[in-house]
Amino acid sequence: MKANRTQQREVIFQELSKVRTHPTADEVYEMAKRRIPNISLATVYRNLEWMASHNRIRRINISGTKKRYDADTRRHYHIRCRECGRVYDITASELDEAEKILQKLEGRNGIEDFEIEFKGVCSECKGNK
Amino acid sequence: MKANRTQQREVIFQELSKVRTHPTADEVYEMAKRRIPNISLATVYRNLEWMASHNRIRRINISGTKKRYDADTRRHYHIRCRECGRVYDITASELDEAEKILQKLEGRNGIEDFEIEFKGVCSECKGNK
DNA sequence: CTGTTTGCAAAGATTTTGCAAATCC
DNA sequence: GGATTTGCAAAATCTTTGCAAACAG
Repeated sequence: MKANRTQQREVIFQELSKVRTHPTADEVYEMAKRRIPNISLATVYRNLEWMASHNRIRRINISGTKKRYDADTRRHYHIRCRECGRVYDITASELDEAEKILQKLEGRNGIEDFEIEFKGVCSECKGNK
Repeated sequence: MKANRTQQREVIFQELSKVRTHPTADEVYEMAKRRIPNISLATVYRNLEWMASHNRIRRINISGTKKRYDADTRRHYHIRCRECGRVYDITASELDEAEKILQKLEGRNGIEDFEIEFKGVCSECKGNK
């Protein structure tokens, strides 16, 4: 009845925790494979979904067709590079201000949560031109 | 050299404009099929992407694995029902306030645009319980 | 032991692409 | 007529699932 702590689940969580890039399932798979060479992609998918639904990690609702995951479950915001597709954290005092305002909406009309997503070109891609 | 105005593209745009539900490609396909019975799903995909990249419509970067589209290209915000997955527009004075603050970030660090997405349960789903 | 998780392979779901025919201007 | 777009079917991507074997507690 109790959830098991398997080697795979631990490794997946640890690898996800190591990076700030909000990887997709197959990126996590590649990382985990370095420690468990015969781990299966399906196991990675299952565990990411399991951990997300148990609030151990966060599923990021961000553009594109791929799901992305983040080991940081606190509320914070992201920017996605429209060139390379990578997703980074973003902080700014304006965000804290906006967050305070938007939090007032929670609880009204069934609103439970919100996300803010920025779009732009990351410094790495800008440098490549 | 000039972009053509085909019957398919017009119908796809008109059908998308009719609804406020921010449909997925296959939902647009179903709507368009009522007017052009032998229209192809691929044509719908191609035209939605074409119109999005030409700013005739907006691609909504919202949770889930499916892309969604919106004929309203002005900046506005969405809430997604975590029960049924539908996406609705949302307005509130707090959103206008937050928008003003967040707009200050545009232009800094490659930031070009932002979106705010809410999550909750829509009134329809709440009623069904 | 009993229930959960794993790996594998197959199936699903969603989106994109190659190509010849049709359409647009 | 030349470029673009269409429909179709096949391919490509991404995610989920069935199942028997392995594992956790």
